Amino acid sequence: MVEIRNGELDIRKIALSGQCFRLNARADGRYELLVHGRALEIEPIEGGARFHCGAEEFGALWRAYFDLETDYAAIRRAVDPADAYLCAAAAFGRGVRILRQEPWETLVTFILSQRKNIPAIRGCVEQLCARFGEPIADAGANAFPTPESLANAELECLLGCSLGYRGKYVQAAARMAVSGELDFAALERLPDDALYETLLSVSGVGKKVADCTMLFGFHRLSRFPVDVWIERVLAREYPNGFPLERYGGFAGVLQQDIFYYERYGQGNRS
DNA sequence: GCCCAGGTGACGG
DNA sequence: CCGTCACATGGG
Repeated sequence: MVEIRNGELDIRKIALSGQCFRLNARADGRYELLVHGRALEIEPIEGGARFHCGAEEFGALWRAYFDLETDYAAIRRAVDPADAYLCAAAAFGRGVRILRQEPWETLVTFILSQRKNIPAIRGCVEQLCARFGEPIADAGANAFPTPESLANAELECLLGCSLGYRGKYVQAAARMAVSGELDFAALERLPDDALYETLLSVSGVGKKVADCTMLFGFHRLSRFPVDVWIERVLAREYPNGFPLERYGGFAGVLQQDIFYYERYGQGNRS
């Protein structure tokens, strides 16, 4: 077991933050994370978390996945003290981090996300994993499907996972990945603008999904996805525009704080 | 039953 | 370039 004491690590908030869909709360208050062919048990504690795995596995997989080398306190300290709204959002979001998710899984889950609420996205992802993923040892759950398995899937079977009109997008993306037209190892090395253009070339991927994929799947912290929630905030709080230039290097972290604050803060619905 | 969901692509002006 | 509309389906 590895215990991390860090006030900027709140598993409950991360699980609610809408960036990942396979970090699941269990009835006993612990969490199960299904990724990297593993089912990791995580126990939230006051000011941190206990990871139920060995030190070697933690160092090999989870230190990076939870982005523990990045100083989120410094990022939140950099918020303009004169910006009362952003200060409140950053304080409320303390503990949220930007996970380093797998690019392929991130691309597919955010293609699925369009015009769906978060519980529905989770449901689709679980159905896809159950039907097309490889079993995870001793977990009673499957890994996220490979591009090959989705490229070979009948469209009819994909539609059976409640994908609706997104099914053809997922199938096309899978075939691009199998053909090498989307080479995720190569995409990692592209500069932001080239990566963005490549992602936009995928059918069913527009600005918002491309930005979410870049932020959550390629850890491009400067990306600032604008969805309906952020749109409302920009109109209400930033009529002259959000100061992206001030926060350029880590605007995506603050975007997550804003999203989380709008969803769950000050009397907003749960 | 009704409304809406972490949007996108196609089309018309 | 901008506004509209269809798109499938399930959760609240």
